[in-house]
Amino acid sequence: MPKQFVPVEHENRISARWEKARAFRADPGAVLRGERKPFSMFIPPPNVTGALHLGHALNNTLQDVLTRYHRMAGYETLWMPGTDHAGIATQAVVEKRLRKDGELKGPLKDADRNGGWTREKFVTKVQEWKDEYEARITNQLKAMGVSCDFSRQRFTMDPVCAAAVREAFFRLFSDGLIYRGKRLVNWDPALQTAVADDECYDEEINGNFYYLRYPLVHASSQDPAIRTGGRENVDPLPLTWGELARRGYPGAEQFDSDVQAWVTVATTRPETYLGDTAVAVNPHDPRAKALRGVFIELPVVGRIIPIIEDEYVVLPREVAERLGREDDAKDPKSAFASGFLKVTPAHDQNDWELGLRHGLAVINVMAPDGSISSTHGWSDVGNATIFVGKKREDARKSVVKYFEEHSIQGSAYKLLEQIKPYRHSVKHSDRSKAIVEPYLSDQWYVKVTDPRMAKAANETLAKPEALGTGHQASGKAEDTTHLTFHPERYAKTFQQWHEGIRDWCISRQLWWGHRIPVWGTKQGHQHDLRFLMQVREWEKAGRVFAKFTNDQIETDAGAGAKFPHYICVRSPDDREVIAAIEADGFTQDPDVLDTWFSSALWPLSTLGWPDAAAAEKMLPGSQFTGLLAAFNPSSVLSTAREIITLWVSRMVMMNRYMLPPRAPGHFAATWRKVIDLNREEDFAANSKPFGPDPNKGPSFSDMLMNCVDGMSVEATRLSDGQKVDPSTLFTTNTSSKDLYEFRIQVQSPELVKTWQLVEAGFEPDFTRSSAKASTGPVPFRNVFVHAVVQDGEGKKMSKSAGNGVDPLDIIASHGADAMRFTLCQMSTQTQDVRMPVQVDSKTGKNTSPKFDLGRSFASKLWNACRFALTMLEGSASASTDSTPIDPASLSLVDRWMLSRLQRGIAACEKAIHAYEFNSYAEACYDLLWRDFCDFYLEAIKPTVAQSAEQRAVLRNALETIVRLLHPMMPYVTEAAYEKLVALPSRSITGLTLSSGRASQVSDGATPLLCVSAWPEAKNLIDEASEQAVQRLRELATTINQVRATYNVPPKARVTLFASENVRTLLTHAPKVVETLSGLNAVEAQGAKTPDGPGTAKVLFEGQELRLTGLPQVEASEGGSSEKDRLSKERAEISKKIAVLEGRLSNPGYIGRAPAKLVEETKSQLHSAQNELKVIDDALKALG
RNA sequence: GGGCGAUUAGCGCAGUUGGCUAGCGCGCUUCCUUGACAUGGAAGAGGUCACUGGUUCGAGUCCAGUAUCGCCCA
Repeated sequence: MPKQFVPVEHENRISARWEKARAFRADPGAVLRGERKPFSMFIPPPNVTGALHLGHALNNTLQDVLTRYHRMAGYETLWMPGTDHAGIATQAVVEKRLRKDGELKGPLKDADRNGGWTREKFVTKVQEWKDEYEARITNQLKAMGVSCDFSRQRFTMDPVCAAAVREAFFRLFSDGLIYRGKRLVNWDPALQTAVADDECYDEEINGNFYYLRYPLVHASSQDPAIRTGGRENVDPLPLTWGELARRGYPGAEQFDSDVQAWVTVATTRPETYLGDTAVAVNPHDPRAKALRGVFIELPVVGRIIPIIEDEYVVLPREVAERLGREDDAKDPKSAFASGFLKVTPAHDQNDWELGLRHGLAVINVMAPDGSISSTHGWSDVGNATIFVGKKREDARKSVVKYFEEHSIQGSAYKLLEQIKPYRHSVKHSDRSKAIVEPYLSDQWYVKVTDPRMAKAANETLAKPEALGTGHQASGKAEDTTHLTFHPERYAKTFQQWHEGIRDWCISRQLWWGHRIPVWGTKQGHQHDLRFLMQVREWEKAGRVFAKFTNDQIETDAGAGAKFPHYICVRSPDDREVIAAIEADGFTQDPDVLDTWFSSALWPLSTLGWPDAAAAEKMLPGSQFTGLLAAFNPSSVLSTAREIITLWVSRMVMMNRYMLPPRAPGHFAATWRKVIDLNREEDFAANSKPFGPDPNKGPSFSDMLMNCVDGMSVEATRLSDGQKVDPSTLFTTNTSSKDLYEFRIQVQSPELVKTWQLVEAGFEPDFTRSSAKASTGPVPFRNVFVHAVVQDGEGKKMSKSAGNGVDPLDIIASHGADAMRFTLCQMSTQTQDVRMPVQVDSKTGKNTSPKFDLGRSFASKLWNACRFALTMLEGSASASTDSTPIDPASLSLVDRWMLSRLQRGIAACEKAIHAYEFNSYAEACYDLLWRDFCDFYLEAIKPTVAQSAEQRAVLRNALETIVRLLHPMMPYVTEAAYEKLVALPSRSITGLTLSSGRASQVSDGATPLLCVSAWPEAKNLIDEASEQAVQRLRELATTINQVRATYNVPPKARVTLFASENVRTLLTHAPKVVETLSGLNAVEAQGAKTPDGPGTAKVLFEGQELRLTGLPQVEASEGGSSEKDRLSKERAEISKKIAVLEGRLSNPGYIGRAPAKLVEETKSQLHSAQNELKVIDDALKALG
C-alpha cells in the first residue's frame, strides 16, 4: 500500500468502477415486487446559470450520506439527479454574454433594434449555455462522489418534464385554478418581465422626500370625470384658505384668505403623481374633517381626484404626539410625513390596496421599459404631454423642476414646498440590478389560495397518531400524507407561509422557459359558431379547455361576443387543434411559465408522470415504468431554508393535487389501462397469465373476472362511454372488439402485488379529476433543512464578495473525502455555519483551514489500514479456520474493541436517522481515532503477530469502521476496501459484515463496498472490558504525566512498582500499559521498593505506586516540578471535595435528588478524600 | 413589522428529557523525525457558558426580560 492516500490517484478510478457496475441504478421492480423497501430522494435541481458552490457541496454531501447509508442498509435507493432551467436567471446571463460579445444590441425583444435575434435563435443560444453548464454541474457532482442515479438525470425543460408541465397546466386550467388577472407585479424594466419577490433584493439608496403642493378645488363626487379619472366637462372652482378656515381647518388662518388652498403630499417618487387618483389622510388627523368632500386638481394633468380617509396614512410626528398616539409617533416615517399621501394605485403596492378599499381608478402612466407613456392605460394626459416619453429618472427631474418653477395659481407659493434627503431601501431586480417598478399588467395566476392548494399543504403537518414514521416497513398502514420537518421548527415557517399566501403569478415575459399553452384572441374577435361548437367537442374529448367570460357560447358567439377567449391545448402534438384555432385567429400566449412551475412538478416529472409509457417513447432506452409507484412519496428532501416557501410548498401542493390518493399500504388505490381489443397482440398479451412468474400468477382474465380477492374491475368502452362487464371480454366473441379502459380498484394491496399490475401495463390512475379535493400523497415524507455556509465573519458566501469557496478547488487540494467529512462534521442543527476563508498563497484560490481536519482524518484511516495490512498480510496463511470466533474467548482488548464497535454502529445509525450529521462524523472520528488507532492498534502491537484470533478481530474491526465511514468518505473507504477484501477473513459471532448485493452488482473486479451491507452488531457490549480499559488508559496517562514531569526521554524505559490490585489489572492486558508508557517491567510493591533519586511516586485510584529508572536529575529540580504538579492536582481535588461536600450538606439534595445520584456523590467524595490524603502524603515526603 | 436562530477558550463549534470538576478540532507552549501515520505522538496553558432576574436541592441546559449579531418572510 502506498504510504500516503493521494485522492487524485483514486477518485476517478473508483468513480469509473461504480459507473461500470451501474451501482447507483434504481430498480423500481425490486420495490414493487416487495423485495426491498424504497429509499428515494430528489435532488434540488441546481440552476444551469452557474457552477456549484460550497452550499451545494454541503447539501449534496448530506444527501449522499443518506443515500449511501440506505443503500448499504438494504433499501432500493433512488437519488434522482437533474438541473433546473432557471428562466430569468439564465436568460439574463446569456443576454449579458451576448451583449458583451457585441452580438446583441438593443432590447432583446425589440425586433427592429436587436440585430436579428428571434425567439428561436435566442433559445438555441441559451440551450448551448445550458448544455455547457449542465455538463459542468454533472462533473462537479461526480467529482464530489455522489451516488445519484445518473442514468435517469433530468432537466426541467427536457421533453419528459415538459409533458408533465403541460399536463399539470391543463388540469389546473380546467379545474379553474389558473386564471388571468390584472395586478401589480414586480416589473423589471430592463428585462421587461415580471419578477417574483424572491428574484428581488432590497438595497438602501440615498433618495429624497419631495413635498408637493396639490391645489384644492370644489367638485362633485357625482361627476363622471372623478369616477373615471377623466377631466372632461369639469371646470373646477378653486377652494381658498379662507373657506378652509371657515371649515375649521387648523392653521388655515396663516395664509391669505383669497389664495387657493392646498395640501402637501410627501413622496419619494414625484413622477408617479401623473397616475394619482386620490389623496389620502388619516381619519384621526385634525385636518381630515375640514377636507371632507373637497377635491384636488392635479397640476399640469388637471385630473380631479378625491380626498379619502384611511388609517393606513402615517400621521406627522407632531400631530401624533399632540394626539397622544405614541406608537404612531415612533414610526420613523412620521418624521417625514406631511399627513397627506398621494395615492397611485398603478405604481405602488400599498396604494393599490388603498385603491381596492376605496374603489379608486387605476391609471398606468408607464410603458414596459419604465418610461412615461400615454398609451398603456392613461388617457387624461392633459398638458402633461411634456413628461411623456421620458425615462423614470428623467421624468422625476422634470416633474420636480416643473413644481419648483410653478406656483399655486395667483400666489407666490411654489408647488414644490421642500426636498428632504431620505435614505430608504428600494427593491432591485436580482438579475438586471434595475430598480423594480410596481407595474400593472395582465398575468396568469395559480389560485394557490384555494383550499385545494394552500390548505391541503398545511394539512400535511397534522400528524395522525396511529401512523408510524416514514421509514417503517410496509405491511402496516403507511402514512403518505404527512410531512415532518427536521429541525422541527421549520414546520412553522411552512405553515405560516400558507396562511398568508397570495395567488402565484406564473407568467414571465421571457423567451427561455416553458411556453404557456394557452391561445387567446383579442377583444372583439368574431368567432365562427361552428368553430366554437368544434371547440366544445374537443373539450369533451379532453383535448382542450376553453375559457369564455360568459359561458353561453352557443348563443353569444353567434352574435359576435366581445370578450377575450382563451383556449388551453392539452398536448403540444395536437396539430389538428392548434391549426384550427390558429386559423380562427387565436395566437399562443408569448409568455413562458415561472421556473418554479416546472420545479414544483419535479417529484412527478422525473418519475415519468403523467405517462410513463409516453416518456419511454420520448427517450429510447429509458425506463419509467413503475418509478412513480415505487418512489413517490420519496423519503426525504434536503434543502436550504429559503426554499421552504419557494419550492417545498409548491411541490407539496402539486403532488397532493395531481396524484390520486394512495391505498392503505404503499401504492395507488386505482389503476388504469387502455386496451385495444381490435389489435391481435393486445388481445393475446392480455389473455395470458402475468406476473414475475408466468406460470403462477393469476391470469389477466381471472383478474378481470373478479377472481382475485381484494380487487374490483370495471371496463368502459371508449367509443360510447358504456360500462361493460369485464367477464364478457377476452373471449372469441368478435363483437366485443373495441377500445376499452380498464380500471382496477385495489382494496387489499397485500393480496395483489403491485408489480403485477405494473407489468401488465397498468398505471396508477392519474386521469380521475381531482377537482374536488387534494388528497394525494406528499412528495416526500421528511424535509431536512440544512445550515447555510457563511464565511468566517458570518457573511453569505458570494462571487461578488469574493469569499466563495469552489468545491472543485477543495477536492483538488484536499480530496473529495476530506471535503465531505469536514462538511458533515460542521453540519449542526443551527441555522448557519461559519467557514473561515483564506487565500491559498500557492494557487491564489480561496480555501479554508477547516478542510485540513478532513484530510488528516482520511490520512489517519489510510495509515491505520496500512498498518493492519502489514500485520494481516504477513501472517495471512497462518489460519484458514472458518468457524466464527466466540467473543468470550478473546482477550480483554479484543472484547473491548468489539464492544466499541457495537456502540459506534449504534451511534452512527442514530445520528443518521436524526439527520445529525455532525454526530455521525464525531462518532466515526472517536471510533477510528480515539478507540481504534490511539488505543487498540497500540495495545495489540505486542501480541497481534502471535494471535490469529486477534488478527481476525483487527480485520473485522477495521472493515466495520471502513463500512461505517463509507457514506461520508466513499473514495478512501472504497480504496481501503479493495485491499481489505482481498485478505482471508474469519467472522466473529455477533458481528455481521455481509456482502450485501456486491455479488450481483459488480464491475467484475473486487466486490464494491458501496453495494455491500451496513455492519450489524449484537451482544458485543462488554461493560467490564470497557471499565478495565478505562482504568488501563488512566494508568498509562498518569505514568506519562510523571514521565513528562521528570523529562524522561521517550525511548527510556522505566519500571513500575505496583500493588497486587493494579498488577492483576495489567495481566488482563499483557504489555499494553508497558507499551503505552514505556515500562520495562512491572514489579510487586513492597518494603524493597526503591526510593530516593531516580524514583517517583505515582498516584492512581487513591493508591501510591512507584516509578523507578528515572533520570538522575537534581532532586530539587525534579522535586519542585513534581511538587508544582501535585499542588495543582491538590487544588483541583480540594475544589471537587468542596463541591461534593456542599452538595451532600444540602438537606434538599439528600431529600429530593435520586438516591442513586446521592450514593454516587458519596462514593465520589470518598475517593476524592482518599486521593487528597495520598497527595498530601506525597507532598509531605517531597518536603 | 412578523417569525426564527446565535451569543460557551484566541478561532471554528459540541454539550438532545436540568446532575458538569463544562468538552472537541484548529491555533498556542514544552518535548519527541519510536517501525501505520510529523496530515503523527506525549504532556500542558487557556472559559464568571452575552447580561439581568426567576423556577429548582441543583441551571451552560428550563422560564421571563435586556443587549448584540445574523437569517427568513413582509
